[in-house]
Amino acid sequence: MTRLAVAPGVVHWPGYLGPEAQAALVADLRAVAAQAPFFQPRMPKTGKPFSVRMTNCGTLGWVSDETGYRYQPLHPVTGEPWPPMPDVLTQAWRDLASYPHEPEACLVNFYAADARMGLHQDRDEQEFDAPVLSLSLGDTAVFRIGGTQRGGKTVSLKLASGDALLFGGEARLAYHGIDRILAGSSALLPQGGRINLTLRRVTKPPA
DNA sequence: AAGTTACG
DNA sequence: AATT
Repeated sequence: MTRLAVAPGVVHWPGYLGPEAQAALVADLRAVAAQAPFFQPRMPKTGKPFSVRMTNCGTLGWVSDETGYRYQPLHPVTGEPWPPMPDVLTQAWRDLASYPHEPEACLVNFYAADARMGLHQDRDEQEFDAPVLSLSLGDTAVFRIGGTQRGGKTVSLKLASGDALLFGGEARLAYHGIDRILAGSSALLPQGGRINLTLRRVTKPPA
């Protein structure tokens, strides 16, 4: 398995999930989305919608609306608990994260061809000792990651279907985002687009 | 506050 | 730039 050191604290595994594992995971995610439909997050204060649609699985899910960013145990529209995390995701975390506690949240982001995600930090978790693990499915994304301050040097890399990316340690609070989606670059998702899964530990583990 | 544009 |  090829393991690329992108920057200190950032590791990229191209093709971490093979084609069969990707297809099985897509089937799992269809079941997740049937139980917890994709919703359109909105910006705090302004209510401006994101171009990315989201759902979650695991015990906690990340949501955003006029009130703010937060993790919560219930779907913001249905009021139901998030579906459990598929086993393959828990296994990927155990395999790659080098962190001795279970992940609590898996944010499922769907990027249509014209969706973007501006540079941001993942800082709504209580536990920054745990890394963030990202898995990509479907169309390739042009991903950008920099340092912990805006305006610093950044590096761009393509994340293709099946790739894993981990950022932790000194990169845990690195600014990162999605510049664009390369439409038509994968046939995994019949409707096209990209699904990104981000696994996180949210709470401090019990002492 | 993960929006936007601009910039890199 | 620019805000939790």
